Amino acid sequence: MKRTARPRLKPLQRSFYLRPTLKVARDLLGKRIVRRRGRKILIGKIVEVEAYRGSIDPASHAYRGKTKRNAVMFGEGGHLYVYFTYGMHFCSNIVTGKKGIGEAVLIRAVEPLAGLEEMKKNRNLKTFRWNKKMLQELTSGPARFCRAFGIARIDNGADLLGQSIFLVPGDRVPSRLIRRTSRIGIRNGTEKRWRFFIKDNRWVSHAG
DNA sequence: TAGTTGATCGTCT
DNA sequence: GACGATCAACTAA
Repeated sequence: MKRTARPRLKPLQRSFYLRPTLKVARDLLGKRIVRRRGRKILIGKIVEVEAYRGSIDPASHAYRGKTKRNAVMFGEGGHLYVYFTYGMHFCSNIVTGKKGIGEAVLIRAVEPLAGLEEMKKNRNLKTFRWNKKMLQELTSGPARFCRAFGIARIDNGADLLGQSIFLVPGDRVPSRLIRRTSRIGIRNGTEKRWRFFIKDNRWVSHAG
């Protein structure tokens, strides 16, 4: 049996995550997030993110200091902070910066690239029909992305340089295609324009 | 298509 | 005891 050549999945280095949070947030656009579970591989292109910045950001979970819940945020950059919200949803953040800082980038939406059938299974919607709208709603929103990629509490603290979840380079998104707005679904810190997304991408969760 | 509401629970006050 | 970095089902039109 002959092995077909596969594109090499070389994860981003730790140094990528240790840079300033807003830079990391912007640079995450266009990157591929890869979820590997057994033989199954799910890949999505990151199209929408929001930065949350510890002690200077009242909207951040880390604003009031370290607790049991947000401890991962205060760890070293390049780990996954997964939290539970609204009684039923999980959201994923990519921790940035050095240990003790408490900053992270929320993944709000990805464009599904590989493993669509598995994502569809994970979403398990009652009325799921495979039309254009449903395709878009598959991964458009932080909790939808988590569900589609099978990310849950157990993944909190996962090292993005490990085997289970990691990022690889993708498109270099030109700055003319990047939009920057205030963040969504928060009450405090709304003046900060720390949401970044790719212009005209169908999977962006909220019209810019 | 827009607007409203019910679901559901860990975390912090 | 209140509420949240949300979503999906439902309603009206």
